[in-house]
Amino acid sequence: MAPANAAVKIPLEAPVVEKRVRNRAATEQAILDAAKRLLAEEGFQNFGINAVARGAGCDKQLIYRYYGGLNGLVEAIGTDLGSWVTDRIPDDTGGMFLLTYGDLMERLSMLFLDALRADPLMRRIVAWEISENSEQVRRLSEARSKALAGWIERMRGSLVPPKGVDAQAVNAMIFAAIQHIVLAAAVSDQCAGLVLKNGKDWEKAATALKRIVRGVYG
Amino acid sequence: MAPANAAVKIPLEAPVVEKRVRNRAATEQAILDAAKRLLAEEGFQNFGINAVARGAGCDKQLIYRYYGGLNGLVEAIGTDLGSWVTDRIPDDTGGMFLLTYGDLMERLSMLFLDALRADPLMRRIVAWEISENSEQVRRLSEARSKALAGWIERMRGSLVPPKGVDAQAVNAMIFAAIQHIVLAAAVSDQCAGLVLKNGKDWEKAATALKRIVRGVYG
DNA sequence: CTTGCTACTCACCGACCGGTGACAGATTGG
DNA sequence: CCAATCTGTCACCGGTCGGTGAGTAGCAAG
Repeated sequence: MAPANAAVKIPLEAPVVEKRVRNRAATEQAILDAAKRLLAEEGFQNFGINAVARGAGCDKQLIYRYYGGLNGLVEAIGTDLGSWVTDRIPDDTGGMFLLTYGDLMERLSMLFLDALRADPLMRRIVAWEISENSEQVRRLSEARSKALAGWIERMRGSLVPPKGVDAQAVNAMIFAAIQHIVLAAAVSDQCAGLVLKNGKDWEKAATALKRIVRGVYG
Repeated sequence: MAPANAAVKIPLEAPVVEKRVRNRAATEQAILDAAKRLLAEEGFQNFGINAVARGAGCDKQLIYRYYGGLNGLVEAIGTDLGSWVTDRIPDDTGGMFLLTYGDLMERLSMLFLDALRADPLMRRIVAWEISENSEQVRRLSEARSKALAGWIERMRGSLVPPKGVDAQAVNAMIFAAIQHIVLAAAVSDQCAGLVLKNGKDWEKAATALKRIVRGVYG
């Protein structure tokens, strides 16, 4: 509604809402940020055009114009995602010398576990991946797995898995375990009866994970 | 409104739609079946009063009357779920003698893997569990985990895990891995780069899983 | 100042959502 | 026979959704 005293042009009390500057780049960034924030905090369930526009404080029309709708916006998130691994997971070996494939996988497991625990957006995306198979989520999924595979390849160096072990299948199991346990814990602080609240609980989980890795790879 | 031609009582052309019999028990069952079918086939995303009523071929009002709304209906599903484990997973040892804890866990892993692969409803519920933390899903989750824990306890018999291994944590990891890999495969036929389409692919996954179990428990 | 472009907002659409109150027809008990 | 009850249907509510067409405010060039 227009103020009753429209004749008065001077903003008597400073209009608390700071004026939106006309700046396309900034607006695009605000939309993207809002989308990521919303997805990370609320999950994919209520992720939609209206909610993003509300979160970005602009009209949803701009999302259509700048990103071509929600699909394009999700794609933009996926592009951003490419830098996730390189941003959040160290690329070096933490000063350790990885002598064996077992050393490598143990370290990768720990790094991935911690990184996923620390990143709500990534968790939501993983949950999304296993709940739906739309075009949107496929794009995200692809970007994520590609980045992850590249990271692993980089870390692997020249180490090779021991003979007689289907490393790809085993590693898929290990990463699956990590993803599921982190997601379950994020939602309900437990997984399969195992409580996962404080750091001590997570220590136990990490130990179990290392034991599994070492059990297979020595 | 009363029909204008209320005097005409005879349905001239045979009413193709077969008359719904007035039968509360049958209707309740139809609603419950529709809910389970809908959840299994469409997932929790579009699971709602309207959709269930449509699927059951009755008015949504009846869901409110008979189940007290969607919450009550979900609770009824949860109750049904209690019999899931006992229905779908064999309680005996398949003619094998489980001599060691490793034998036991290997067998449990295989049974759980196959059972989950074969049950879309259960998969959807697991996906729901890690995507949301509403009251509804908590009830389902509780029913499921309780039934599962009971089954494991029953199968365990007097076997005890080896000393020095945090069996609870390790087993949580193993079950987490199974759940995640099955869910991922159900949606996209792969998990962490491992293709999971045909039986041969699953054989590899099962072998990897067994190797993990044996690596920990011998 | 006018013209034209860009950034942005607004009002509105049809569709579907969960939820509710009123009502119709069959069944049952007095 | 009437009245109460049970089973089921229907119309309607406010709200939110994704999507669109029209209009407004800032700004720069001529």
